Amino acid sequence: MSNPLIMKLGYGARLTGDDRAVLQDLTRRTRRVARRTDISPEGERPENVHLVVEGFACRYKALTDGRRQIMAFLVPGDFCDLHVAILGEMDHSIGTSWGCTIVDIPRSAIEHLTAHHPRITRALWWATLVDEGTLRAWLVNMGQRDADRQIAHLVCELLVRLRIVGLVDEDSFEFPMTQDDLADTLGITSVHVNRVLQDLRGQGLLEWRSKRVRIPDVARLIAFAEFDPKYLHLRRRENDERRLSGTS
Amino acid sequence: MSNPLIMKLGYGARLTGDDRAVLQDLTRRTRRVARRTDISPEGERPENVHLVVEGFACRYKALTDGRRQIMAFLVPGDFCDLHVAILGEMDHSIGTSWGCTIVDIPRSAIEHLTAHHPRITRALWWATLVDEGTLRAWLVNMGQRDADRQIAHLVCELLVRLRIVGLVDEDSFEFPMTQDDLADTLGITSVHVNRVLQDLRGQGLLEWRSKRVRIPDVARLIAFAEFDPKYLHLRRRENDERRLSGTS
DNA sequence: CGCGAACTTGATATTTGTCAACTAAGGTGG
DNA sequence: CCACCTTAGTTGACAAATATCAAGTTCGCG
Repeated sequence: MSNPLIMKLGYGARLTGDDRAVLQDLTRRTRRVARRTDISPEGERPENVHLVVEGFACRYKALTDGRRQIMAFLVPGDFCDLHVAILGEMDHSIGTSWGCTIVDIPRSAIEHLTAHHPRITRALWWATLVDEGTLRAWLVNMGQRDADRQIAHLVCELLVRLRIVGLVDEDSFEFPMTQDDLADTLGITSVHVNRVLQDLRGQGLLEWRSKRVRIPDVARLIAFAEFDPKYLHLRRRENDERRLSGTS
Repeated sequence: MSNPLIMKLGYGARLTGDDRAVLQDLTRRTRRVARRTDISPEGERPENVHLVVEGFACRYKALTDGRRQIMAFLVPGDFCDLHVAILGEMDHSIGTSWGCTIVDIPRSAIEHLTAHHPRITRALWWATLVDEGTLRAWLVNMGQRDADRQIAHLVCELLVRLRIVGLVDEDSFEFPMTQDDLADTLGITSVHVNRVLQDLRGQGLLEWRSKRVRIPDVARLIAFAEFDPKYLHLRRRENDERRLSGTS
């Protein structure tokens, strides 16, 4: 079983075999989204809910003068816009950097879930609240850390989030973003990103080449970044001994 | 009627007289919280949900070395921790700066609401999602704006949020925070806050003296801050012609 | 193999931080 | 009502982080 949604939600609630089957069924029809394409643009009233199953998408706000702030990375297993329906219009956009594969889920299907599958509903709640916690962690990151630790912190977060959906291989993971994207994420310049990255590589904290990030010493990076995964609220699962620091 | 919760939720959903009565009943027993006091500290599993009815509280994360990032201002009508129960432990704290008055609401009361009052439930959903949108707006603020516009943007936001709960008087509102608090909110130094504030005063954009912010020319401040209140998702209400720019 | 996108570099400017001292304001006890 | 005391706000000199601009260089892909 390599369905990232099921893998992830298992960390938020205890799901039964039936729950898993329902979720599996939900994520059958995938669709490819090209690079630099909006999945859900600002101003729209989305008809479907979007789920990432492969690749990265990001939540971003475009300012009038071309500046852009990325507010979330959406990785496999993440919903892009589970609840915007209640608010009406999107007040920001969801788009891709290098492209990804998603599933379009009609709102009615979500409503059916919340009406008939309490454990799944609870897991979706959990996922929403974890997203909000992640947003808060990003705010702390931007407000309180220098660029080097910001990058380190972000990488630690991705390491955990991708590990739970099975996308971390030994000490590395795919990271299909540009330095410009990272700059727009951290609120700094891509020139500065570049320099800090070289510095981090020099310190042996992380390497990032050809869309793959490698972390030679995870414990050291975590210490450097002052990273504490508590905000991701991962339920400890039985027969899961490698949550954070073990090998895959 | 001056119940801030009812005033606010009216902007998120259409409430009936009965709904209002239920909410009024919910907010009867208030409690005073002293200044610099935690309402809900990190690590706790809160038994009650907390609602601010007077004064300001703030959501913040304390780092190990004494730094602190404020992640939200909680003003009258705002819930502090409506949904944390699902996550278990608080991963941040809620505390006061100058003290405020709150209501403790047992979780069972909220559960009763969601089971029996669909319009209120929807309004609570709305409030939660607006909180998240506000968080995103703060991230954009920190990432993309210099300190002067950051402060201006924050003031514009407060102007709107406080106006809907009836706490804006002409061109001013009470703002019971210190420059240190503002610094921890924007991720800058209180020295810098002080200097930027003087500059803003010099430009005639805003004044802040003895816990009260005054805005001589709202339209000018909005333009300066590039403020767009869309992210607050206020439903337009009939007989409400003064949403943003009018006088009270 | 060539082309465009992404990345890298250097020189310099701007914003923001640090430190340390000082002033002003508000509250409390004598 | 004043003296005191604490907290908040202000200032100056200087340092560090980050931005800007403009010109390369490398990389990945067709």
